[in-house]
Amino acid sequence: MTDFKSVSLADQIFEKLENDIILGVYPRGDVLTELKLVEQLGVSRTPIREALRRLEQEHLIEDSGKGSVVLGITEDDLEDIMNIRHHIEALAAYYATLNMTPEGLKELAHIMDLQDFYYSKWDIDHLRQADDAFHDAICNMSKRNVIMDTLIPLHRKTRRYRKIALENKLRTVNSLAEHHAIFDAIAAGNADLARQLTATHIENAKQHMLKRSQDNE
Amino acid sequence: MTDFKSVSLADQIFEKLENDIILGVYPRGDVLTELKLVEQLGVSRTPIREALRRLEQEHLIEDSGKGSVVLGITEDDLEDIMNIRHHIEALAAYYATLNMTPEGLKELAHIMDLQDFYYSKWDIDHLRQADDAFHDAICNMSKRNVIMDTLIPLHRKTRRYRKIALENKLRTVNSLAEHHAIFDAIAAGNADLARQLTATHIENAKQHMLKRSQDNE
DNA sequence: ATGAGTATAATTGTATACAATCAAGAACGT
DNA sequence: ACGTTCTTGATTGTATACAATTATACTCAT
Repeated sequence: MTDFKSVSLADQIFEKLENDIILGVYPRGDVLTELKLVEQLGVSRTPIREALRRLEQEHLIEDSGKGSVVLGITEDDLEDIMNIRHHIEALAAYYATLNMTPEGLKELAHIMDLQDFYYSKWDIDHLRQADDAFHDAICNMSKRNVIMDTLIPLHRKTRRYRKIALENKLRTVNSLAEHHAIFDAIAAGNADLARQLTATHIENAKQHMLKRSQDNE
Repeated sequence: MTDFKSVSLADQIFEKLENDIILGVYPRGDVLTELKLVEQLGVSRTPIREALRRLEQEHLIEDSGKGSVVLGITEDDLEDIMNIRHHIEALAAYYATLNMTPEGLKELAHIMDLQDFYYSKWDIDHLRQADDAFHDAICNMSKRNVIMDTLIPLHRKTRRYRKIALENKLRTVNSLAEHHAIFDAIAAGNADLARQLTATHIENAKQHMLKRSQDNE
């Protein structure tokens, strides 16, 4: 369970920087230079370069020839991400239903219980974790590599907005109900219904996020 | 036009290795070690490491702790890729229509002419290039970053199969006709039609690829 | 002959050293 | 005072050096 496979410095730095960029610690337009990060993080350029290149590949930063400028997630990006999730996560739910195993179903059922539990305690942080777990689980249970590779970075990129969304009680109630409907469809082996419900769920989440995002401008 | 922006060794190596993996020069299961690549390519480990990490992020290779094992594109991957393109490229066509400019339309019209020209000469290699250009152009003209970031790697990953597909004259005729219909919809400013035609086009391409791919097993 | 233990070689992770480029600013001549 | 040129500093690209880990093979004792 708790595997301490010594994670490389480069991995740690990538995760830290990715998180900071997504959460807005480094705002759009900021310039990150390798030397400054060397000073701030106390490691050599090598792992920092590696992390920067990975961020570049995810288009969270952009090489300007003179430092890496932070791009972050724009309003348009968020809309695109949710449009893509709308289609691909529905596909993931479809395959997850087809490839579901008894163990997988049990695991998913447990995640449902967790969501209900943390909702009843109104523990937002854990609720968001359980929400992550639900979406990631369906994604992984699709057992389709390209779908997983496409969706997982998009999940990470919406972390900030999903947390904001969960602070709205009405949306959270609806979201949980939608999750339960999706779970029931998967449990019943109805792949087409699972796909359709997931598409609707993501569409609802998108509408809510975009509205909130515009309010926050 | 011809910009000689000294492309880094790391970029060159990434492109070479990506191409070799996609085209099957390095078959699935092969192990790439940094030292062997140093000898083969005559550069130091630094740019090689960078290229390997990028390949890893695109899930074309996997770190096994002792060398990177080649994953390549499986049959399932191809199906996923085409399913995703089916939805996202349709979205790209939709946005491309909305954001179309006179210059963009002229450029796209030129690409149409090229496709017709190379088809008439039955010049497969250039036809494939023009085919690439058509799909990439629509993708870029959507002006939607996340859509572009999602689609472009998927385009590259299907290069091999698209070339195979183009060797079939009947499919090529149909494909060209579908491209023209999409172009007409875009030129007419009918975004919904462009989306729908693109979805159909990718679906047809998928069916053809999967059939051919299974024949080749 | 076999098994334990150790040495060795292969491989990656990290740090540092060196080279090249580019921009900004200083110095110099007119 | 202004423009030109040279220098210097900042930054990245590449190479190499060093450390740590792991697997393999070899030696030696029984």
